[in-house]
Amino acid sequence: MNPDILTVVSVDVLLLRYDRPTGRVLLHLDRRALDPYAGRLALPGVAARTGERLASAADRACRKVEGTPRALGQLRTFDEPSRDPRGASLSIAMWAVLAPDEPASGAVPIAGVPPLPFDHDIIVATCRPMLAALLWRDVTFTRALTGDVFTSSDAVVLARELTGRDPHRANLNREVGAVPGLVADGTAPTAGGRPPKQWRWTDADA
Amino acid sequence: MNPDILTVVSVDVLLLRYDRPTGRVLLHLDRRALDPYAGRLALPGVAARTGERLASAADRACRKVEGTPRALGQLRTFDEPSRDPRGASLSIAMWAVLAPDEPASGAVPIAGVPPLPFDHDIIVATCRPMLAALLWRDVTFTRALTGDVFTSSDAVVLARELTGRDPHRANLNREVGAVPGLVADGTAPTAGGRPPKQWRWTDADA
DNA sequence: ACAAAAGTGTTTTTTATACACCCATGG
DNA sequence: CCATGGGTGTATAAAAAACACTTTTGT
Repeated sequence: MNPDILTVVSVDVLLLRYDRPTGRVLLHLDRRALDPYAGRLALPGVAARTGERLASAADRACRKVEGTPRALGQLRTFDEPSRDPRGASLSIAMWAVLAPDEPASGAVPIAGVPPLPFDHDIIVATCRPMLAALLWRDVTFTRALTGDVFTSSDAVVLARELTGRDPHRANLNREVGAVPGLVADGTAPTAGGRPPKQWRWTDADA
Repeated sequence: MNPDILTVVSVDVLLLRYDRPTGRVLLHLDRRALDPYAGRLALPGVAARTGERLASAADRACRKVEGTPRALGQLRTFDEPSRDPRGASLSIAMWAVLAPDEPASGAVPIAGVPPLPFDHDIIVATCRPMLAALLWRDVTFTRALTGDVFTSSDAVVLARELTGRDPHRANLNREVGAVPGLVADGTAPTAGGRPPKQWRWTDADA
């Protein structure tokens, strides 16, 4: 087969996790071991293997950093030929979500991502609004982010972190209540003022 | 470099054209010259060359069929490994739009696409709603489809063909009037009943 | 009793959808 | 002057956004 048509496809992952204690959505970055950009933080990425599914490649990329994601999805493809100094490649950006509450290493708040190598700044800038659009609308994404139970206060944080704007509590509560598979489940044992409402995902699936 | 990471990336194009005379949106298909599926109609596609931009690959694919498209965009990636009997490959689906009113060869109305080889049925089914969502919202896509001037009746046809449902004229006229860069420009010289309103794209760009 | 944190009811705005009726042309 | 095809105004419904006020807890 003509070698001219063989392409390097890298799968770069926006690996998110809701960090409840600090009230941030973290983007997990990978401290690169190898050149180019050795030592720099970058989106975790791998070169897709021949015949490998995108989800599998994304999973490998995540494993380099923190572990197996609870959910995965496709965002879009970046094709700028000069994006990688080693040579032309395509990059398929994917999102992935880790279970909440685990320790983080090279994680930064998604609201304050430092300059990244390759075209990763462009990827993050392009994809952040796409992630915000998934919240409350894509149940898989949302459930992975929130975990099985979460409070209205968590919802406020998640919305603020992804959209960059403060949601109105009244409207947000209604929006959350309208998400299929979510039911109110009493109030949460929180310190401070009035305890927030708790939401729990129904359905048998994990 | 590890050959295991070299992938065949095919760019498959949903190549559209508004056929004013028949009032249809046509999907241009390619009669395959080579196996697999020689002789069958399929989405025009090419294998992306190393370092080639997606738009360039899509352009090559279009040229196999009808000519240079006026606009191009990305839809999504399909990664089912068995999609091509020759071996695993990725397929990046793109849209492209040809200038209206030219002759068609292997074109079929988008509302009645016959069974296609590879995973092209899945691609078409997945992407049709995405195309419908572009109409009136993505000016590049819309302008390429309509051409520089078009009538409200054309707008009705385009909306019907892409969404599959009849739009309400009153609402559609308002929607079209709200598209940035479009201005009303008298009425069109049409036979039959009352002459329809004409719309013209402003701005200096082609 | 007060401050902090959250909840809920109501209004306003915007968008989408639907309906009804009027207008321009050709035979 | 009527059939055909199109236009526009208005009404209704649904969704989004904003506002105001009340409730629950800890101190």
